[in-house]
Amino acid sequence: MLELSILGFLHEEPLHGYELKARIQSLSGHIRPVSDGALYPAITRLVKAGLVEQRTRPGSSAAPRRTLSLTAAGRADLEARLRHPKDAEITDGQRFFTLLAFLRHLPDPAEQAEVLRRRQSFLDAPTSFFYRDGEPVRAEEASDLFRQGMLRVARATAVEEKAWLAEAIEALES
Amino acid sequence: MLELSILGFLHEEPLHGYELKARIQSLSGHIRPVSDGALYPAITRLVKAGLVEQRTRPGSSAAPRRTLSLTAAGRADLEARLRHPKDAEITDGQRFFTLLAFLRHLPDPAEQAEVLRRRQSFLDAPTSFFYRDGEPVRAEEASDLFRQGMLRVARATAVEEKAWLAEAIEALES
DNA sequence: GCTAGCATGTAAACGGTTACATGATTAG
DNA sequence: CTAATCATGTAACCGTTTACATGCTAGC
Repeated sequence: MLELSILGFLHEEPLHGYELKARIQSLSGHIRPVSDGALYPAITRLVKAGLVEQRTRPGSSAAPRRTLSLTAAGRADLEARLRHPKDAEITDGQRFFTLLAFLRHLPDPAEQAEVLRRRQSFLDAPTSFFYRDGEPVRAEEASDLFRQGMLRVARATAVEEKAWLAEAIEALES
Repeated sequence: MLELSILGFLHEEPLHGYELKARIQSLSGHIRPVSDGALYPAITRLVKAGLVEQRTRPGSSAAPRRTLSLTAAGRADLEARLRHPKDAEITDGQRFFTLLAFLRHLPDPAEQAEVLRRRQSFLDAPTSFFYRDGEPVRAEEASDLFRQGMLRVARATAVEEKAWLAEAIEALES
């Protein structure tokens, strides 16, 4: 997901590491901070894989900046990641949100809709946090206050997301 | 979080690894599957730390079962984890939900309310996924359909969760 | 002169994923 | 007899966290 964010932001414009960190932080930093120890090695991996190019710009300020930009291979790779997300990127809300943040970089609206449809069918499959004797537990009868809250919030989220997905798929297909 | 789930479920009753896996799966397995390669080493860690005891029950069925139960130290440790969650367990919805699933095991309602209040103040701090010129971006004016969706869903979730938190804290304090 | 912000990196430890490996019991 | 389920584990790999490390520039 970190790699996807790097590729995604670089698709918009060339950036150096520090600025990239700020962008990623504004995307998901309030939930989970971005550490240098994750970011710089990830950049190095992408450079080694030929997906990202770097030009060192000395002087401007402080340590010499490495301005990063996507290569053609990088752009292709980003699109592939968006087009064919792994299961975990569909089921895990956190990861799916990261995907959504960059889904506009998939040029074909039909392919965008396809990704949304995968999320939709995941949400349509009835899932409940707790089971008692094999039966899903309803919010009202959950064993305690806290589990009631989990169910209530999860349900409200699912309702809103399903509504949005339906609208968005409609819009993309017209 | 895996360790918390193990301690949490064992607080309710002694279980063997396979049954533990089923419980954890029903909690969060639809979002992210639980792998044996994570579960069994986690159990071993907890046993080594003296938080979990195991009795091998041969014969019952298939491979010999190791029935796991919490030690006194394990119960104390679980309560400490619930009482003083790390920041990431408050800010990350996924982890906070895991916390919620076992918060009933904190005996003091005032301490339960304190945990909810931490989540509340995190949600009350204005956070926006995207910033343009330092200003948070509103859902309606987000750059594309997908980011609009992210903002819309995130907002609906926050609204519902805040409402529940307020009610729950009220209930716990009366 | 000092602190905050800019800017980049490395290394150890940790935890999780994936794949491999084994073997018993039960239902069809 | 054979597939599904029960039941437990190991090992290689991978990415993240945490801590450490460096040094410049701008404003107070």
